[in-house]
Amino acid sequence: MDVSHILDNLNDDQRNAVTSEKQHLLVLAGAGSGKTRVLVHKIAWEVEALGRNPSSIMAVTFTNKAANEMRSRIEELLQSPMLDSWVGTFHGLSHKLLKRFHKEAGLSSGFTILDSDDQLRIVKRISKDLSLDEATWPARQSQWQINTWKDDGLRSKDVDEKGDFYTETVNKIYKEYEELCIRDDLVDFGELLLKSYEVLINSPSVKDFFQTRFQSILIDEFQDTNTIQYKWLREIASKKANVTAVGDDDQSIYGWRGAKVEHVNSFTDDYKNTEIVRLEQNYRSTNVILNAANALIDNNQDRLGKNLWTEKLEGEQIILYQAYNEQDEARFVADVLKDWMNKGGAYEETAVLYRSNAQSRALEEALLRVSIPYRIYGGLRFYERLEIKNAIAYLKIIFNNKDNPSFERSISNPTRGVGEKTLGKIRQAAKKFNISYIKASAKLIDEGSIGGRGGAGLKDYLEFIIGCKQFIEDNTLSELMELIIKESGLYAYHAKEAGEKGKTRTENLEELITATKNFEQSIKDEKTNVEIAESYLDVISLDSGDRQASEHDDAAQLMTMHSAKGLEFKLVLLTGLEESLFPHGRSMESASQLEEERRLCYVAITRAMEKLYITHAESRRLHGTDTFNPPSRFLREIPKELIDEIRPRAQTNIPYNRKGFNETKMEFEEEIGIALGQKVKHKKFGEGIVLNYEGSGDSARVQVNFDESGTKWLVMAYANLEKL
DNA sequence: ACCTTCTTTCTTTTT
DNA sequence: GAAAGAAGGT
Repeated sequence: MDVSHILDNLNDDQRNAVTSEKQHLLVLAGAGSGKTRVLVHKIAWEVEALGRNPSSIMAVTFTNKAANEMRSRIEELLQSPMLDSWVGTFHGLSHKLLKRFHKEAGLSSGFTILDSDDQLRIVKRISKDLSLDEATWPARQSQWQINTWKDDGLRSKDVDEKGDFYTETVNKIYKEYEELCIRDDLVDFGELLLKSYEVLINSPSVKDFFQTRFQSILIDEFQDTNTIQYKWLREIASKKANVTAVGDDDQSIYGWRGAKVEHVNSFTDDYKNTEIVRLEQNYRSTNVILNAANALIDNNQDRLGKNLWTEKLEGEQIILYQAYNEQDEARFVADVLKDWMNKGGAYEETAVLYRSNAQSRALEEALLRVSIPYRIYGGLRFYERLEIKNAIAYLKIIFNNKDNPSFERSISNPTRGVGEKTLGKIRQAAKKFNISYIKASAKLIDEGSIGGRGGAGLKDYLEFIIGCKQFIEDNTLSELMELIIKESGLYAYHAKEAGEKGKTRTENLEELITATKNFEQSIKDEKTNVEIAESYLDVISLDSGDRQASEHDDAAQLMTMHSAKGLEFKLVLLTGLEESLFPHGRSMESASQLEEERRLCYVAITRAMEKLYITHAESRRLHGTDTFNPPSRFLREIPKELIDEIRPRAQTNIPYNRKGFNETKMEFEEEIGIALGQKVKHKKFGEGIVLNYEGSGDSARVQVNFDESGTKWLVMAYANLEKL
């Protein structure tokens, strides 16, 4: 077979990686060096040149998005569908393993996957039952600790308490939580990995199944693997299997959630006979941008070492703008974007990046003001929204009697007179007879031990669920979804919520019906309605959908630096480069955390293809107070000759960082004659108090909080304010 | 069950 | 300063 098309259009290093004949391969792939390309072509190479069956190849990623993209790119290259292939996320593949070998895992075939919300609620309940005070034992923290233990492969019995009171107490919660999960057939995200790892360890036949089947295993974003994922991989791969790990130690930005870069180092120890290939040619950015990134990351100590280079042009200088405050910064961002557009660019080629989500607000306001379309990443994803979770809870309880978390959620949304008291009785009975909540409630109703409002509500609820179970036999999933939303009272319940909220919620519920319709249509094989519904639940349990709030055809992208990883834009604006914001104040205590911040900065810089802007503000309103932070240390780590510094109008002749913010304020007061807190009167708006001001000369503006009409920005030259 | 008031927290996020 | 969560009252 002619396989040259797989190797064409690859550079030497990429080709070496794809055709490597050593047993194992470690690809250190710099930003923009064609990492996914190598992975995709390597799989195609194994299929076409080595004649392997696609089903003998496993490819692991971290996100569903990455998995889907990889799959479709492979299929495109091979011109054939990847049937029965194990291309997916760590969690998705673990889920598949556990479903297949649920008996070995001690689970029933239809076990429930717990999302972090459900998990938190359970941890809260347990803390309460253990009479732990919420203030000293925040459920969130206990949940985080439990997940950290699971990510490290530790069961409650494995935790070393060291006589430490904190550890002892949280481990008590962990133990209860473990027991509850076993009793109720619940599996959280960390558990998917931990449990499947244990199955591999304890059941030779399962291990044999995987080790015989998979000749080749490839892992993407290897620097992001945590302990349990690495252990899992060690068990899946037989001694004879080929293991390929692709990653970039310089782009490790998830240490705070358990990822261990060290796995990149230990790989060559654990997998002897490994070829290491470095991909250093960058196809994305100009020289200026790459040089800045290289210089910055050079300040980190523990690196495997890599220097990106490009054949691209030198490119334009990085523009550094020192803003007066965050609003000035936002206005500058808007100006730059407008300018990009006016010079023939498209908004969708641009991105505005920031360290924390709170920074997005000022930016949004500025973009809104000058009508620049934008798309913001952040906030809740579709299946994480309250109204959606409520509706899905019904679907889940219909198909799985044992799903207690979904029972609790659906019985109380909408409220139907079944409150904490009745629920307590149900929980008690369920525990006593070792049955599910729904069975326990049916039992209690039959016995007549629940009367009044609670009893009536419960009865209606149970009848509704039974009705739904019959309904799905002869109707489709989307019809059932519609029935649930309309007939359970959920739609009316959310519709009566105040203002915009009610409207968006009901719109989302409508959208959910559409989503189920689309899902039905995407199913090609012969399946019963019940099977379709069950596979729908499987898919959404591990994929919560899109993170975008507003859609727009041509829009500037606003997102955190973390979420920008893996993306690229012609124009990038990096905002808020101030000490304690970025690097973040909480990351400045330890050297390793600081290095992670620097890697984040490296990731952010390397998103830019053509033009990079960096901004920082002298003053910024954070948590309700003005903060004055010096420019980020990362700015000093970028060579001066790559930067072109421009300053705001307000202080054109003030030397960089020589004059503090307070002096600038004084200047304003002298020039305009208005101080903070000054009472003023406006012809139309009445009396108010000066909150803020900015700019100078004709563009000077003040922010006034008017007693009658609220807060407004006014241009001094036109406002005609009268001092009181 | 719902509404109001007080208190707390404020990094990043996938599954 | 705002949002979310808890506590307390009706």
